[in-house]
Parts: sequence; C-alpha cells; structure tokens
Amino acid sequence: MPKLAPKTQAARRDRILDAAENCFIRAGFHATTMHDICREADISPGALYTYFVSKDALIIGLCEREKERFAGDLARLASAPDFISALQAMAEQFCCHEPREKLRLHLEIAAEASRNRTIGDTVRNIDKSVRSGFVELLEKEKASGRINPRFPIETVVRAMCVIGDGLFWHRAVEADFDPNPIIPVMMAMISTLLEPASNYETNEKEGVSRI
Amino acid sequence: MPKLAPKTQAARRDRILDAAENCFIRAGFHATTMHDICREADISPGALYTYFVSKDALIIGLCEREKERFAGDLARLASAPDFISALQAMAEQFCCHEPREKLRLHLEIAAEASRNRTIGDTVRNIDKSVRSGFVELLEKEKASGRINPRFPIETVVRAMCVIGDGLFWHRAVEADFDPNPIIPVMMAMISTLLEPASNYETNEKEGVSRI
Amino acid sequence: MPKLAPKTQAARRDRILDAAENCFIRAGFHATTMHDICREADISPGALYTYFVSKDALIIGLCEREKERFAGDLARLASAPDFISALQAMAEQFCCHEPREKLRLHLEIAAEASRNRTIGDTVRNIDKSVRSGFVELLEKEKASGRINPRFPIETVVRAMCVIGDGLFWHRAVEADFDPNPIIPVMMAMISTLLEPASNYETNEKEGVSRI
Amino acid sequence: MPKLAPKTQAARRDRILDAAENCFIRAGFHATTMHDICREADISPGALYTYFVSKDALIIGLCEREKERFAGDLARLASAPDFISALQAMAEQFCCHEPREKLRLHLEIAAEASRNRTIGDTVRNIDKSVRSGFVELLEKEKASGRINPRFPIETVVRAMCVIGDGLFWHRAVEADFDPNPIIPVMMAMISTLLEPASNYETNEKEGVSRI
DNA sequence: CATGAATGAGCGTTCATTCAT
DNA sequence: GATGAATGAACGCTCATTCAT
Repeated sequence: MPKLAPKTQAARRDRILDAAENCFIRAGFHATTMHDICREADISPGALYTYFVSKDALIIGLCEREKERFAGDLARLASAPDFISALQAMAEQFCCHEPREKLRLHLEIAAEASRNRTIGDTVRNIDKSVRSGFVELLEKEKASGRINPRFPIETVVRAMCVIGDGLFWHRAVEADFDPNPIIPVMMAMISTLLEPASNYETNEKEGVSRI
Repeated sequence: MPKLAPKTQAARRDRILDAAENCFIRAGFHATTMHDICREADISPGALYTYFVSKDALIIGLCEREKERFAGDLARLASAPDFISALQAMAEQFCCHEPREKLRLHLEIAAEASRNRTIGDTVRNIDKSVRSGFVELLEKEKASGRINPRFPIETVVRAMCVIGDGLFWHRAVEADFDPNPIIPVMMAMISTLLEPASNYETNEKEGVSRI
Repeated sequence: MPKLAPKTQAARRDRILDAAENCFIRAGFHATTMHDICREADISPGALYTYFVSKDALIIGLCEREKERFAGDLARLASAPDFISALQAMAEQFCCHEPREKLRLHLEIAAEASRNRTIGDTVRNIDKSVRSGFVELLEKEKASGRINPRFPIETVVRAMCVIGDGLFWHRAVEADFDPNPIIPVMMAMISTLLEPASNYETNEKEGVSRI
Repeated sequence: MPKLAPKTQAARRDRILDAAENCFIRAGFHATTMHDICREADISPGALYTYFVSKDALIIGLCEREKERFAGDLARLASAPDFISALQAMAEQFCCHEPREKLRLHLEIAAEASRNRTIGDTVRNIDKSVRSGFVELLEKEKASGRINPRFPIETVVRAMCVIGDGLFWHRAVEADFDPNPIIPVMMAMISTLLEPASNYETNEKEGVSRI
C-alpha cells in the first residue's frame, strides 16, 4: 500500500487529537480509555497507535497544538495599539471565558507534567516559550518607553503566569467561582509591576483605581 | 480484641495516612495501589478498609489532616506582632520551603477535586475555611487600622490564594523553579492591595505600594 | 465466666436465626454477609461463631427450625374433621399466602442443597420426614376408608410435594404469578389420586368439577 | 486481526458458553470464577469480556441457547402423530433422562432469577415463550377435537410447567430420587385435565382419566 | 497501512473466619 | 464467654497495548 498523502495523514492526526481532547475534557485523562478515543475518532486502536505511540503521546500532541495556537494570540497582542488594554482583554479571555472543562484538563495536565518526565518536558518547554514571547513583548514595550517595569521583566512575566495559572486552578476546582471581581485586582497588581507610562496618569486618576 | 483505645485507633489511622501520603507523593494518586499503601503501612487490605472506606477516602483524610495543621499556622499568624512580616514569613514557608513533592500531591489533589464530587467537596470546603480564616484576620487588622485595603477583603484574600496556588503549580511543574525572586514581587503586589499603614510611608517613597 | 443459662443461650440462638432469616429473605443467601447478620442480631462476629460454626450452619439451623414448625401444621391436619378441605386449606396457605420473599429463600436453599453435602443432607432429611408425616396421615385416612388412593401412597405423597415445590418455584420466579386459578386444578388432580370416598359423590356432582 | 467471520465468532461464543456451562454444572454459579471459565475455554479474561459483558450475561446466554434448543423439541412435538404419547415421551426425556447436573443448574438459575432483575427477566421471558408454544399446540389439538380440556388451556399449561419444575427440583435435590414411578401419576393427572378423546374410553375403563 | 480480537497483569475491594485481648 | 479488629486469598472486571490477518 502506498504511503498515505501527508495531507490525509495530518488530517487524521488532527481528528484523533480532537477526539482525545473531547474525551479528556469530558471525563479527564485518567478516566478516558483509548477505546473511548477510538470511538470518538472513529478509528481502530491499531490505527491510533500508528499516529501516537501511547496515551501520554496524545497529551503531548495536544500540548503542542495548543502551543501553536497560543503563538497566534501572542502575535495579536504584539500588534495591538494599546498594550495594557490588549493584555487585559487577553487575560479576561483566558481566565474568564475559557470553559471550565478545558481548565480542568489544563490542571490535570500540569499534575501529570509534575510526575511524568516526557509530559513534563513538553509542558515546561511550552511554558518557557510562552514566557519568552511575553518577555520579548515587554522588552519592546519597555524600549519604546510605554512601560517602566520596576522588577526584572523575566520576574514580572513569571508573576503574570503564576497569577494566570492560579486563576485556572481556582476556576477548575470551584464550578461557581466567578473570576470577574478578581480580574481588576490582578490587573491593578500587574500594572503596579509594569508601570505603564502612557496610561499612568489616566489610570492614576480614573483608570486602575477605578477598576 | 475488644474495642481499641481511641488513641491506638487514631495512631493507626495516622500511620495509614502517613503511608498513603508517602506513596502518593512518591508515585502519584493514580499510580499507587491500595496494596502499595498496605505494604507501606504494614497492614492487610482488610484492616485498611476498616479505617478508610475507599481510596478516595484516603485523600479526603489527608486533606482534613492538612486542614487541621493549617489551622495552627493561622493561629500563629493571628498572634504575630508584625502582621505583614509574619504573613511574608508564612508565604515563604508555604511557597518556598514546602518540599516540591508535597506540592505535586497538592496539585494532583486539586486536579482530582475538579472532577471528583466527593474530593471536590472536601477540598472546596477546606479552601473556604482557609479563606475565612484569612478574612477574619484581615478584618481585625483593618479594624485596628493596621491595613487599609482598597478592595473588598474577600477579593483580596481570594487573590492571595490564587497567587499562592499559582506558585504551588509552578513549583510542582518545574523542578528547578526558584520562587525566591518572585516572593518580593508577590509581597509588593499584596502590599498594594492591603496598604499596610506602618509600611505605607517607607513604601511610598520606594514606590512599592503605588499602583 | 459461668456458663450462660441454657434459656439465655437458646434465646440468643433464636435471635441469630431470626436475624439470619430476615437477612436471607431480604437479600438472599449469597448476598448477605455475616456482618449483616451480626448487625441485625446485634451481636459480634465472635459471638455468632460460638453458636453457628459457619454460614452454612445458619441455613441448617433455619431448616431445622422450620421443620419443627411444620410438625405442628401436620398435627393440625391430622386432627381435622374434613381431611380434604383441611388439605386444601393448608395447600392454599403454603402455596398462596406464604410471602414470596420466603419462597425465594426456599428455592435458594434447595439450590444450595443440591450442591452442598451438609445442607443437602439436612434438607433431604426434612423432606423425608415431611413426606413420612403425610404418608402416615394418608395411611390412616385410607384405613378408615375415607380415601381410596389408586397409586401407592408414597408415590401420591411425592406427587403432592412435587406440585407444591413447583408452585413455590413459579411464585418465587414470577412476582405477579397468581396461583389462585391453579389451586383448583391442583386439587382436582390430587383428588383424582386420592379418590376421597365421603366427598366423592358430592365432588363428582358439584365439588371438584365445579372448581 | 480484521473482523472475525461471523461463524468463527459464533463458534467462539459457543465454546465460552460450553465452558461456562461445564463450570456452573460442576461447581455452581456462585462458586465458579471467571478465571475458571477462562481456563476451561482456554481464553483470556479480556477475550471473554468481548463476548459477554458480565458473569450474569453468561447465564443469560446459556438460557437463550437452551430456549432455542427447546424450540426444536416443541416443533417435533407439534408434528407428532400421537400427541399424548409424544408429550409423554418428551416429559420422560425432560424429567427422567436429563442429567441431574443440568437440573441443578436449572434450579440454581431459577433461584438467581428470583433475585436478579436481568436474569429474572430473561428467565420469565423464556418461560413465557415455552408456555405460549404449549398453549398454541393444545389449542390446535382442541380445535381438531383430539383433546377436550376442562380448564382454560393457559391454566392447564401452567399446571404442566409447575409439575415439570417440581420434578426438576426433586431430581436436583435428591441424587437417588427415581422419577419413574411418578411419571404415570403425572401423566394420569395431565390426562385428567386434557381429556384426550382417543384415549378417553380406554382410560375410562382403567380409571386413569377420571377425577 | 488498517483492523479489532486478544492479551494478562493487576486493579480496588470484599468477607468468612480467627484470636488476642 | 464476648469482643471486634484483623486477616489475606480471591473476587469480577479493566484497559493500554500488540499483532495475526
């Protein structure tokens, strides 16, 4: 049999990843079986195993796909006219509008990453690249004088990620946790770190403290 | 064998909990079997099941033991002469000195709590009581004029917990993540929210507490 | 400790038997645990085992108690003025009014008796004594000319028991099986075998065929 | 391993059913383990579970196979020239020549059916279809004037089944119970109910069919 | 390349019974 | 005599993975 067209292969791979994501989101990583995924992807176990060598490989695939998608978000953030507003919009998107089911999976993957070497490496790698993206961005903002961070940018970015993941955690664990009242607090804290120049005065008067 | 002295019984329960904690920390909740725990605690499966009705019950037991231990920490915090320093010390204790293995378990339990009804209820209940403790504390500080929070105390406390859990997350996932550089950032942010009176002026000059 | 008064002992034994019967009737022999019985009898496992050496011994005890109770029924039947009517009344009592739950246990014990040597011996022994009782009775009836069986009495009695157990079986398996329409058929058949003299003519004209 | 030919699959299923039957007959339903059956069928537990979802499903499969086999017997009975003789032959076959081991299983299944919803439904369904077969048969016999039942046919059929199951019971419980002396009694009773026309007169003289 | 039946170690849990106290 | 904590073999069943077809 001739090799499948790369396009077909990629499509199939993606279909499996979709199926896995649906199942993991629905029932959790440990509770979904490979057969669940096969059923959802309408594929046989044997076929699945030619695309992903193990259950862990599915998580890794999922993570990497997410990473690519996030790169787009970051690019959009980079080209936004008002950085702080765009950041806030993005934060709200990620921390408030992301469905809880996805966050549960996020938390589950983090737990898995903290134990499993391979998954851990992937996740850490992605986290690192996300932070690099932010650092690069903030560095540019700083160079252009739009922000004036009072801590090393790496540290600030790390703090932002910590807050984001903490929010994920709380949303995942508490079904009825409403992040909205906290977002302004978080933004206030981040603004403190960033000291955005252009918005500084407006925020001082009406912006941040009004939030 | 007549009824065991409550003390003996509690000791046995504690030994099982220790064994479970060791196993969970070592291998994770899903990867450790009940037999592993039996071996570690040097008891038979039947004996284990007279103390804990299920594997889930072990996590719940672990959580509740942790809760009791935390109550002590909170009491100590309440009676500290310098609240902010004590808070910082406590934050450092929890976020920096807590062994990573324990944090991994913490993360894993959160992941489990986000899916499993019973564990979830326990964890949420504990989280709530932790927050209540903090709220009570901050309320007293506010009444005595030692802090002047610019957001509702409930929200501030939630933000503190979010930051704490976010730190747990990062420490759990990254073996070589050093939280030390972040702690001052976090404290700065929290100070911003709390506006501690005694530190206000000094911080004001150094700009830490300004937005 | 002095030996328990025989009365107390017998009472305790009976209480255990009651508990076992309740449990077995409620949930079946295989589904009830020794602890269920202990709970129902409000006794410890250790104590239970001084009265009955095993779970099987409980069934045996139950059977023997039932046997004694049945002896009474048989005595009443023996002294009834109209034998056939009394027989019918007894049949109705056993086959129609006995609660289905008890019949299920009866069936279950028979199944157990067909495999388990000890239980089997007990059950067969009881069955035999029941049949002996009937045979004796019919023999007397025959001697006094009140019945005129056309088959050996042993065989007739056996047929009666077969029919009775068959009725138990159907009642046990089908919750809504109504034995009432069948009872007359059964009585008609048994009358055929017994040819009761005194009732013969009346039955011929209006009795049995009218049923 | 692509889809197994339906024939192969059916054969495998049958082999498992054979194995289960052997084990159940040998040791009883509750005493045989799934591993026993796997060993007897020479397959792995996993393979067994692709054919039968549970231990209960094995009994149900056994029952349904028996039902199909019985359908054949009934067809043969329907086409017999002399109905009553054929019925007697069939009764003898079932009540006398069926090996006791099978009857024990029959009794055990009935006991199980009286407690277990799913098995109960299956057994009741089968019983019903068996009775329907007989009713249909007797209705035809009656229409052709070969029998003249004095009770509703449904009731007569039920009585026949009761007697049959009662006989199963006694054979199962008593290893040395000889059903042969009873068969004529049973046939006499059934003849009484059916009043077969052709045999009527001869029997009338011998008194067999009279009440 | 795809299929899906098969594997089999091992899971969480049970429960009749024992025996130190 | 009574207690009830403890035993531990064994249960029904699962599921990530393989490989003959």
